[in-house]
Amino acid sequence: MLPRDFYRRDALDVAPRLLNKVLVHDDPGHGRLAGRIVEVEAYMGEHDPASHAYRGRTPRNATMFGPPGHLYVYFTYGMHWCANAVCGEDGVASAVLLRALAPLPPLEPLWARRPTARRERDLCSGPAKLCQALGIDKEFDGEDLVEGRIRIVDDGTPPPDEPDVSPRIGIREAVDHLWRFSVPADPNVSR
DNA sequence: GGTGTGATCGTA
DNA sequence: ACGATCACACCA
Repeated sequence: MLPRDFYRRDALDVAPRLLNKVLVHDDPGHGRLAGRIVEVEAYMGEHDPASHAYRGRTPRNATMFGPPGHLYVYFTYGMHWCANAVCGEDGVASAVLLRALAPLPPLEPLWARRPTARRERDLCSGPAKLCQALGIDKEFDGEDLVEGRIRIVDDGTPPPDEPDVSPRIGIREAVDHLWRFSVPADPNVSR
């Protein structure tokens, strides 16, 4: 289990360290839903024009302003959920968007939650896809990643020494920052 | 492989 | 009015 102190630095520090960690949802009665984190983006809160926190605290983004090591889940495009790991000290909005996972066994429950997926690399290769695959929705906004139903685990696989670094995807503001990190050559990284 | 478009609704 | 997206159609 990653300790809470892991998340206490800002999102730009934490983001590359989250690569190759394992996101697990132990869903009672539905088994274990899990994937290895292979793509993330850093959002730097009130100083970042691309962050939901840029214009201050609202009911929607309140979790981001709370203590580190919790899950910030938001709804977008009228139909999709996306999930972040909240970073920084309590009161500071800083978060890492989880953008892609490499699916981990058992794969059957992941396929069941992603009926449109045709190939294994379609299961979790996007921020909304991975939430659908792991059953993450608004019920999990604020969930404790250290002791809650959804956790991030270190299974001993280190982050890549030299992650791929690129601009963030799907934003209009602050597009010049290279705050997207991914595992080189992993087929599950979003296109 | 790439590009373009419709879906769908909470939020500010 | 727009969004930290996805799936599908179409072209190559």
